[in-house]
Amino acid sequence: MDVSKIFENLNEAQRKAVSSENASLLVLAGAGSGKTRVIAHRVAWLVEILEINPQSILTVTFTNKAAREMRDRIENIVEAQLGNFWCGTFHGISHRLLRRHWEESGLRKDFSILDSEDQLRVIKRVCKSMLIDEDKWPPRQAQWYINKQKDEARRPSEIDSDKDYFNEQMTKIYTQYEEVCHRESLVDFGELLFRTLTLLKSNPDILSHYQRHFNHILVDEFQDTNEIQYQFLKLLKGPDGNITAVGDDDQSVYGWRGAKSENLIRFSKEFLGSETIKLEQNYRSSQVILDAANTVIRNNPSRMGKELWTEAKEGEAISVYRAFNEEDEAKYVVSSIKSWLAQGGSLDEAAILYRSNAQSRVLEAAILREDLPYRIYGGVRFYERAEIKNAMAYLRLASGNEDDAAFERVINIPTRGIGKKTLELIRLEAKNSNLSLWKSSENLVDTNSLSPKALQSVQGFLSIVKNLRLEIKDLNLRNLVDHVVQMSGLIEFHKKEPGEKGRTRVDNLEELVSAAGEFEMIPIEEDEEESSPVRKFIDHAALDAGETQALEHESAIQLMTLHSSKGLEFPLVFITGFEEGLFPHQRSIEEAGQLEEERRLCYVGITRSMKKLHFIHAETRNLYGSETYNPPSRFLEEIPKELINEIRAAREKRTYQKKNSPVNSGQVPETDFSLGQRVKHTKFGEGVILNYEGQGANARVEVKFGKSSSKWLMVEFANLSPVY
DNA sequence: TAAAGTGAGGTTTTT
DNA sequence: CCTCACTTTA
Repeated sequence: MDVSKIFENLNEAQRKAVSSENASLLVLAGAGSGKTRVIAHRVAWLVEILEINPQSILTVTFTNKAAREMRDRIENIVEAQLGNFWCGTFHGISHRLLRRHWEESGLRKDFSILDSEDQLRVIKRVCKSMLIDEDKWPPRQAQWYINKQKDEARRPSEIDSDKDYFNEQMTKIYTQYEEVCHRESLVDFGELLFRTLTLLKSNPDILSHYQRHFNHILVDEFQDTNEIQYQFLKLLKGPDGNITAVGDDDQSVYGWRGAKSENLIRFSKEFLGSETIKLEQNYRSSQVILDAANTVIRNNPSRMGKELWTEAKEGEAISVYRAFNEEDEAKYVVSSIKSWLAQGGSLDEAAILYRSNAQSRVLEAAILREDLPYRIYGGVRFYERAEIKNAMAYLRLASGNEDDAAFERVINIPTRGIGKKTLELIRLEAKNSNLSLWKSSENLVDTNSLSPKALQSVQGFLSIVKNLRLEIKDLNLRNLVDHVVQMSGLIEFHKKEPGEKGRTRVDNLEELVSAAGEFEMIPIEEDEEESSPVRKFIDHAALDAGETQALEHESAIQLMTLHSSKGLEFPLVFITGFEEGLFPHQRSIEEAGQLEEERRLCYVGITRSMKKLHFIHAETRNLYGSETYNPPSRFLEEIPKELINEIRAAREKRTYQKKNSPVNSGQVPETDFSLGQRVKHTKFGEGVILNYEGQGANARVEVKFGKSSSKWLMVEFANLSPVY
């Protein structure tokens, strides 16, 4: 492979970044300037030109999806499989190191990962055992506090807890929580990183091994790193390593969860002899859009300074629509998308962005009324679904782990008559004998210390898991998971559930079985960790919660928050709810220093657009039940007037629809439907009518379909058929 | 043990 | 106003 192949289609600055020989390289890359591309090509450069073993390159991304895409991209450039090439999230990488060095990390070999939900459950348990008033000290707050401390690499002993009562109380919970995690060998997300950092710090031989091993470190989205991640990178690079950090201070929108974009500046100061390369040529948007983005972001003080430019032509003016209300806003968006289609555009080119998820409902309804397909980002991910987590809990127990969290989760699912009392007995026994809940329940059964009914139920549960444990040796992963969902009775349980809900859950469980099958097919690379496939699958589920919904192949409108739009691009973009109080959000207006981040979010939103951008703000908006009147977003004034084409609505006669009549019961007037009736929709499948408004040709019904929340449909257009 | 009732809270989200 | 988590009730 020669240089030209790797340099192909790269501009001057990109080439410089790809081939830099500086040991500490900072690439400040504006939106749409090809930053991911630079990382991919730089790895290719290292492998092909400098002939560095892919094994000694570590590439860090923020999401698993980004990691997969990165690997694919690189493999495409070098036209080879990279095999044992470390490319993953901070958490994934830390996890891998901890599995290898569990002993030095003070963990049990079979330590489990807690996702946020599991973590909250443990914290609740801790609070309960400490007899803490949960109204005064909400477990959620404690969780937030603990995570914050871990993100900053602080143990309870390192917190100055005399400062105030709050700190004192939180630190107490943190201390207890740590104890429980230690006893049960549980590791939450923050702990994965923290423990790895400690591992490296306190084991010089391990540290120097990895410092030598990872000759080159590359980090994407560096503005999103938090304190502990920064420390981890600095430590791992060591005195002789090489590091490339790519990021954009103007796109730092996760400050609220601990990301420190100052790390970019810190990098250039603390990493000796670092070189900074700016990527300012944008390949995505029209000049008009870039001008808007540039002028808006210029209002932020303390930037590292970057100005996007493009060779693209001017482009279409930005449309600003002043809607009457949120309903009108939605109508405008939908009709604009329809004219986009009429002009030959496609649905998946259109993205509707909003500041908060709650805004999606009205938009969804409007899209549905026109029967257009859409995909909405956000919501419960696959491995976070209750039924999936239940199945995984059984799998955890079946894998021989005496995981208390898993035990508590499923001992009474499906319901087998084990209630609070029995569980209390088991907990007490566990506390007294200092054993796991699993062992304790075995003891109670053996010593006949339970009521006959409870005894039978607990025995039933234990024997289900024991049987699964026996099978584990003879079955492959797919069949094991299949047995888990069958033998546990989960499938049967959800089959009995009424309506679409149960049906969906059964579907999901079946999908879990095939996911296990596919997981097994992934070739195991360099398997020195000697984990079993079951273990790996469990960890995979904890570290990568999967997609929100199975991807549909149909071309669809994309709906998402501004935050989740980061990194994506669309020819047609709508930024909705562009109002004071919504965007910038009220809380950011009130809290000092939060406006800059909102403005960066605005910058992110604008720069998602390639061709056409619409801003919509509404004169009145229904919020929390009452009508609000929000002035247009202050960011609107920051966009030069000459870039804007104001669309003022021809005042259409507003028909105030009667709100749901006080008592909606029985028949939907002048239609063939009634409340509670099961109906079938060609796209959404089967559902139940929950509510209605209007009558006859104007009637709309609220239908609850399986996975998604309920939808409002016009009876006239929805083409619903009754199900009997 | 599921269904109905109550009450707080309502920005953004990945791992 | 709507949703969710949690509690009370038949």
